[in-house]
Amino acid sequence: MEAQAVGSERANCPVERTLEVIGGRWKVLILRELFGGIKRFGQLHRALSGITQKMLTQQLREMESDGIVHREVYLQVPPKVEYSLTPLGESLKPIIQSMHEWGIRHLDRDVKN
Amino acid sequence: MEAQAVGSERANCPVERTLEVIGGRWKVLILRELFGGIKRFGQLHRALSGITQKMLTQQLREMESDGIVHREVYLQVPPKVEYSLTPLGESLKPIIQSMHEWGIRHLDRDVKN
DNA sequence: CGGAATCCAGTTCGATACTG
DNA sequence: CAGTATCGAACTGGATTCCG
Repeated sequence: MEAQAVGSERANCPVERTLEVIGGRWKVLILRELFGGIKRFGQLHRALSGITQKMLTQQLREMESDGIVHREVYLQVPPKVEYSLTPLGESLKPIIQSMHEWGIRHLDRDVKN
Repeated sequence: MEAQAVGSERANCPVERTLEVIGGRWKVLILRELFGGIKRFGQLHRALSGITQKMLTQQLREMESDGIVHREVYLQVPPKVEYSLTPLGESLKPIIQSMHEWGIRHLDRDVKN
């Protein structure tokens, strides 16, 4: 089921539930791409080098069902699917930013190990 | 590292690295306990109902090696080991709090699944 | 009391192949 | 282009046992 760090049960703690939403292996990276605007599947796939199609699809589906990502399908050939953030997804921005700043401030010395 | 949802490689993105630090299955819960002050191993074990000794030890060791938890061993019988937050661990508090607020504000309607 | 070691089931993930 | 299906390998976490 879930790819999360956290198990599949709904956590009782708000912090844990938030972590379930953003804690997936690729989710913060997908969020970062989508903070930059609407992206097609292929764009995300190329931007997140290393992710497989399977994982990208899986993570996007979870984010969609969590209500933070919107999936727009264009019925045409070749297919075109666009992903964007919902308002709920946008509301995560301050959290991601504070995590970004903490990472920069406290972990960057260790990068070159 | 963790099941941490995140793989064992050091991430290139500060947000991901931060997530590696707090993203473990039980880490935010352990942090919450330790925000309340120094705790013994047994106290943590009882507070986090459901966690196994193995997992508690494992998560604490990772947090220690990430520099956010301090482990103080008292050489006596019976053994006594106390865990506390380092200043780096304390510095995570704003992030955890913003996650807490986001969880309350945006996810609480769903709690009663 | 606070672990370490072992074993094992379940889950996750990557690679690959196929499709509308 | 944007997926789905399938198959193993690897990793994870739980239960249990033993130890200083």
